[in-house]
Amino acid sequence: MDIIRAPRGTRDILGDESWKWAFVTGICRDVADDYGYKEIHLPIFEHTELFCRGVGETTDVVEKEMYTFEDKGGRSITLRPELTASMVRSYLENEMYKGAQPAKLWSIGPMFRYERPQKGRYRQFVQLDIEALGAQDAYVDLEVIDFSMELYRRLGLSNLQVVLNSVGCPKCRPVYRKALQEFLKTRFDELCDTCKSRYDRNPLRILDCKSPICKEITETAPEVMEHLCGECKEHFEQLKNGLDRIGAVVKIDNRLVRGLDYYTKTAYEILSGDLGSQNAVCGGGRYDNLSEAIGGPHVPGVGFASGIERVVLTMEAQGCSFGKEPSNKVYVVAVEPEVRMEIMNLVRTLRQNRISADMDYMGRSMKSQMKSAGNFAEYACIIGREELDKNIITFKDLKEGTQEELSLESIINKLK
RNA sequence: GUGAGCAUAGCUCAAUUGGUUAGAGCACUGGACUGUGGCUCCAGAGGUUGCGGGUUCAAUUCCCGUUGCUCACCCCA
Repeated sequence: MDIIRAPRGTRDILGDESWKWAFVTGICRDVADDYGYKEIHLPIFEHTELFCRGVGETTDVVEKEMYTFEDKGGRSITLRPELTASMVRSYLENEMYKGAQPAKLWSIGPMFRYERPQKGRYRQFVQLDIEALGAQDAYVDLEVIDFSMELYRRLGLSNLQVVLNSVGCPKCRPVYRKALQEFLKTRFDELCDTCKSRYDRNPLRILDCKSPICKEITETAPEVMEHLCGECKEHFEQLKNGLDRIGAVVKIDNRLVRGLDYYTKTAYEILSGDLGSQNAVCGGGRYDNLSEAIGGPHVPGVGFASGIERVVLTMEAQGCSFGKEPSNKVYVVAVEPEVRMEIMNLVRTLRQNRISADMDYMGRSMKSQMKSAGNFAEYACIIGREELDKNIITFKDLKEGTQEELSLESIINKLK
């Protein structure tokens, strides 16, 4: 009999790992609170159009990675491949622009992309996403980048690299785009096949190509920086100086081009040296024309998304602490099977007093029960006929190996 | 979508140029210890060797197919 397995690229996070996730998401929540971001819950599926228009028709995500289906009402629905478009949609739909600006929002949950799985890449994966909507100020970009760095600092991560670039705006990007196409024209035939198709659709991505020929060709290509308009240049300078002032070590990389169309001005990534080739723990930037792309008014925004799987992988690789693994405080042991109802009652009483307690349900020997106690708990409460007659409980400290006879009340007081 | 490697007990791995009953450690269960875990010893349970086909007297081993996993390309979190 063949068992039905989890679909390719998905996985179960079991008890030996889920507590680590609880630790990481708890820190995410703390940092969001400290930075003044409010949590929102968003739908896991949206109208397909939101992503086509928001993320960009020519992006890989939209072209070949979306889980799209028709629902029973004939609507085209897509499992969200990212969160920014949904965030902006929610901002517009709920008229958050009428409230205090910027609206600072965060959310965490599963995303879906149809890709070949590999280390740090899954078809269902969890992202933390934070967005500040409604402000153009470069200091908001600074706050967002600082947020991500503070998050990783609190998680204990090291060996990270922050990479920063500006990709311009609707005013200056077309100029640069043209200059780049002009430059590449003469050696078009030498470009790799994918870059040939990028030439018209998204020439900036050619800068990011890893093929040696394209790398060589683009070596002397015109730089984005030289083509930024005054506003973008000033924005970038202000952010750079701000990062400098907070002591952030940042590598400027003019070849950093995000794969999603909506980015303007700031683009950044944080890379981990302890992952495989999927080495970005976080990516983000500014997207001042995303709102208009999905039919809204002009709303500037900036944010980042961080992959929790990659964060956990990096933390494990670096031996970071995940706090304390939860375990039972008390394991209650029945000496004779006849007293099992009494220990059941004791377990209930302990639990009702907020003391985590457990017992054996397999009818096993006392020795085995003690073994479980040693594995799963700090203390054992041992009850047999003797204890019932004397109305006491044998209370054993499993770490010290010492034991004493105590009343129920004193045990509760001791453990509370 | 392309390429490479791997698939044996719950987990980590053995098994001679193809050879007869597929082993070990950890974990699990019971016992030595008839009311006490960790250390030690003994025993037990646990497998259609991913699946399907082929070659052979004989396949965990060789060949083909298939599925899955892993890593890389691509792209990104």
